[in-house]
Amino acid sequence: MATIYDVARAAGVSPKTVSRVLNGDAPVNRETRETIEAAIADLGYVPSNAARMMRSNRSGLVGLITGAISLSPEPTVPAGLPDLFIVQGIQTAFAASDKTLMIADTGGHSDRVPHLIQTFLRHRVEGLIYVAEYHQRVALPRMPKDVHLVLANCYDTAGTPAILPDDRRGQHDLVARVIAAGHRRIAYIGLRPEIEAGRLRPLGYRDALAEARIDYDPALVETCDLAGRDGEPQLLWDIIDRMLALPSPPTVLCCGNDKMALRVYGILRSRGVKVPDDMSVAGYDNYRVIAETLYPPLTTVDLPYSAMGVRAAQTLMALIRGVRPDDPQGLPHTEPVLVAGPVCWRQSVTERRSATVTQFKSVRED
Amino acid sequence: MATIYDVARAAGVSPKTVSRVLNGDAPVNRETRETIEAAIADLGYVPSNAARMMRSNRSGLVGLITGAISLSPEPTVPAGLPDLFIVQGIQTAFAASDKTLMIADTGGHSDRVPHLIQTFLRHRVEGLIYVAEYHQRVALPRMPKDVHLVLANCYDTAGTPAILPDDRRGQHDLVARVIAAGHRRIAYIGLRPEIEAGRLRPLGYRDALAEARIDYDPALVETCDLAGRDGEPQLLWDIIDRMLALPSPPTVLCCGNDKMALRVYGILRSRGVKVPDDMSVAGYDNYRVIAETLYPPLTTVDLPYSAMGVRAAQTLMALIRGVRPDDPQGLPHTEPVLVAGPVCWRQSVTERRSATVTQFKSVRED
DNA sequence: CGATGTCATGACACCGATGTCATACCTTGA
DNA sequence: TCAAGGTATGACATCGGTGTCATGACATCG
Repeated sequence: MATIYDVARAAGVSPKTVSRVLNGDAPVNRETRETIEAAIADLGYVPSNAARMMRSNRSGLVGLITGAISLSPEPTVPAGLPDLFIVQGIQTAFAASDKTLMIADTGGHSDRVPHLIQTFLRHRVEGLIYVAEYHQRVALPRMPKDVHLVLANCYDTAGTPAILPDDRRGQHDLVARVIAAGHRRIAYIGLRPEIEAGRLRPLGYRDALAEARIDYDPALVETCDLAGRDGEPQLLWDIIDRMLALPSPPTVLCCGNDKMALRVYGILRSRGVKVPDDMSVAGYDNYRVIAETLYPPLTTVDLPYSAMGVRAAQTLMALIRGVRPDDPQGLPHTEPVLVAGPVCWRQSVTERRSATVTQFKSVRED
Repeated sequence: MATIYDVARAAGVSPKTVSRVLNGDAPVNRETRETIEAAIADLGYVPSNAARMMRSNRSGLVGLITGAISLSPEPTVPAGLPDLFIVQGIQTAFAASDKTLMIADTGGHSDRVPHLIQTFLRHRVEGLIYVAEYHQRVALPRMPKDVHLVLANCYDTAGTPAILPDDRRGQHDLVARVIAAGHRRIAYIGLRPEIEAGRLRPLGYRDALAEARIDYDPALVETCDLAGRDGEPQLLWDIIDRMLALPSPPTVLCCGNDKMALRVYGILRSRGVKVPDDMSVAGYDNYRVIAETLYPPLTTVDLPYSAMGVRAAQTLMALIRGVRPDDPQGLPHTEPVLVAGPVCWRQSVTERRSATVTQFKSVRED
């Protein structure tokens, strides 16, 4: 590979002048510049980032770690959308910047994380983003103080900046919209409460009921662990049969996520219950392969993974640029940033009366 | 960030001795080593890859580019499984090696590719993998001859090493297995022929029919473009209604991919046709969120994206290690490596008689 | 006319590692 | 006793860029 000296020799100038052409940081005579540019093109010269970094001490690199550092005791199964969408959002944001993104995957082995961090540090990354598979709490090893860290889809107790989905508000918005469509008997089949989504989304459901002064009916609320291999689908059958048999059955089933809604479609059809005429169904995640392909298309809430990724990237870039004038040591326990996604209203929930809410904002963040 | 000189000073030795401890390339007295290791831990010293690379001239970096460099005229929509699974496979393979993977995404703008390659070259990557969204032909700018290139999920006309899914064989294996289950009237609803999968999979279907001496019936073969926004689903209804009305209707519908199979489930149920008792259904891709969540679970063919990623990574590592003794200029137009995935036999296809084939190999490659 | 300023360029040191070579000490064997 | 060989360490140059400073040629101004 050609060096700056080769270019200098070919152009009959000093390496420093070539450097000036490359960086445009000092005036260079037009003819000289053209000679040098010709030599660069001729030799196929590409400057070495390593050599450049030696002096400037700025790598322009940012690290990204994906994988599972769950603090939960049992081996967990991701609840919804692949976290790779977060990664895509992060990539998008950095593609528009002058930073280069390095990605490493733990492959599910959280004990590899220190090694990955070490590798990133050798490359002198200016910042690091950790992306979790699903909304959860994590604990990461301490970082050198000159490397910034941002958590995406997870948080810790040390007050590291974190970007999280606003599960509670998302579920609230969906149920509020369902209520606005005229529904009153609204069932909720949630995910297991060990994961954050299973804990927060039911709260949003209750928020919306309370706002509309609809009594909370425990008979309409269930939990179903989709992770279970074979036994659990049967449980879902039982739950739905029980709800259908209620004296006053629900008119809509809100599911913990889209995957569950997909199963519910099958169960309802097998029972001869038509969606949405006999029973409305809603999901969560906006897992588009499911939500848009199902018939009828599924009403759901967008889990704004891509937007969260963008937000995480922006947060990190702000930290790198040094938006932290005071506070020399220890961050002031920043509150997590909650990102809410829009309700995706499709045909799986009936409008029992003309909705009072005509339109929802399409994208919204906190 | 501490340097090797800081460590040397703290340990009272020369930088070179610290270097020897770090690399273990020369004997160092036990006490000296322990002093140095203590100093390293104390200062939190991490060696700089940039400085190391300056002398060794080996970066240990590998680049990966994802995105859309389609040669097809219209803006294409990915047909099946997200290509990110290929990326995961590549990551897995490199995680087990001593190389560090740098990932860049074009974000769908193929004109960004030269810039991304330039960035990688500045970092002196030892090799590069290009991953396409779906099986297609691409054209990449020429690389410097000391940087190796491998194509995954795509190929070019320059004979660059390529890793491709064996769509023809995969479809053949599925249909052969369906025939072994006792089916004779096998319908095929393919993807549009502009994409490779839409061209190759029907060939595999015909291969399997020919092997079993079953006549090819054009009435059982259709094409349906899933990419179409609203008009196309109606087309799928029409296709299925027509097939159901045939004098001798099919006993199984083989779909171009799992997403189409998901729609077919809904259509069949709406027509009162039970899956699989009245009609069997098969897909392609093994898009697990769909195939495993549907009821009944979907019989399909695994699109071995992860395995292809691993294979691509291995190919690149072999090239880097220099498995190319002769041939100074221009590769000898290597044939693409075809990777076939296993048939995933689930409950959506009935066994009309005890299958003659008892078991298929679970993973297979060419 | 001499002082000052701008433009264009080069000499040289330096960033943080490692390769090469030299050196000093200690063992071992003829 | 001295050569030969292994062990342990350091001095120094080097990789490919860039920051600092110096220099020479002109132009401008008081």
